[in-house]
Amino acid sequence: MTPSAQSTQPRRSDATRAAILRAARERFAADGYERATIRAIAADAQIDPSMVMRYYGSKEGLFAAAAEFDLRLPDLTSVPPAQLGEVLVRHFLARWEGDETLVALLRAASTNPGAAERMRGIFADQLTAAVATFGSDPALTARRAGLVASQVLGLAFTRYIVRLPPMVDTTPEELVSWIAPTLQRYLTGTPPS
Amino acid sequence: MTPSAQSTQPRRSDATRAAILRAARERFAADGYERATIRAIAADAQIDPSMVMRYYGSKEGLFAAAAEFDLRLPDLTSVPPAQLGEVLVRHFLARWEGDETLVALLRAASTNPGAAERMRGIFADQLTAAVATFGSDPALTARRAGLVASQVLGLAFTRYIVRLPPMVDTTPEELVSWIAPTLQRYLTGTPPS
DNA sequence: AACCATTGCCAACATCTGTTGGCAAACACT
DNA sequence: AGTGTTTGCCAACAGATGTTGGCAATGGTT
Repeated sequence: MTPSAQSTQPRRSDATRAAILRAARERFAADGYERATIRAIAADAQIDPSMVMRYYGSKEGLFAAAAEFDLRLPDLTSVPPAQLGEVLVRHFLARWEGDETLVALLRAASTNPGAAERMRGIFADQLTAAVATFGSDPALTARRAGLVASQVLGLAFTRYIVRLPPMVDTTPEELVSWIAPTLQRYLTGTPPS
Repeated sequence: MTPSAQSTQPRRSDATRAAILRAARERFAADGYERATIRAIAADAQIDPSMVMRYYGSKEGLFAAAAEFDLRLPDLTSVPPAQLGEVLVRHFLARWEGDETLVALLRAASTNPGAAERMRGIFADQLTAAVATFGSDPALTARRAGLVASQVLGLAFTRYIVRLPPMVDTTPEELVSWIAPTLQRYLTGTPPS
């Protein structure tokens, strides 16, 4: 859309753009979509609110840019089938410990339809595709992926959003030990009667 | 707090109060805390916005009244230990299918600190208490309850908030079959090494 | 009938929100 | 030097939001 999106032409305002994006991620993660105001984000980035509009068009556009998120799922075909669950939990925990993008997306998905749509895309597309790689009943892959998403998002929700004390205090490794068997069964277990 | 909270004195405005509460629950569930405006709630209840303020003091007060929620957990001591997981999932699904209070609480908990606090109270207190009834290692009950909460809230989040297609399309009974073993292990399984 | 609390509505307030237009300085290019 | 583009800020608008005070109508009580 922007006239300079054609090539690697570094702009003088790239630093400002990045500062806005960083501040936006922080605010969206901490406050959610509606409480995170453009004025507050601009103040954090130490620029004028009108700059945000010029560079990202609107608040929705800013959020779309700030909540870009890739699960970066590993290639599951090269994982021993018996360790799929463990690999997945560990990957998820490592992926978003310290990266507030997912927290921003998670918070916003509760109230912002666009964010929910993006969340659906991430987990329905990326995760379902990954689950589909190790061939099982194709009719079940979507359900398996959905179940994995339910446990994984529940983990994120209770640990980073609601901050349930037992879920916050438990170390990542202990969480992996508890939750890996769950994902393992959702992924490879035989469907219940 | 209100001067008439002392006894069963039916007021003429009870119908209005109830209408406000019903509209508030709907709006909070559908839009979240900040998007649900007092004006919209009042319009749904077909009264003036100032009535909401008079009867509930503030928007926070209205939400506190509308998001009153009791898990109504059954007495787990009278449940065969091997069926704890199944009983629990079934209870949760039945409890909030058709009752939008929890959805309201869930949506609001992402952005409203008070709602998150209440959510913490519900799941940390009520659920932990229920888990503690069938005696196991007291040092583990909090963690077991937290894990159960993570799966149960993840189920609610993916099914009612994000609306992941596979989680929406699956029937409650099928969900019970898949998820019951998870809760069973979180509740009674031996802790991983 | 006289009195008073309750119920309801209208109008307004102060504030905050996303968003816009214009203008000065800095820069790039010829 | 001169010209056009980019970067940044200021001021303001238009709308929405929670909240308040006053005033009429209603109902119950004596």
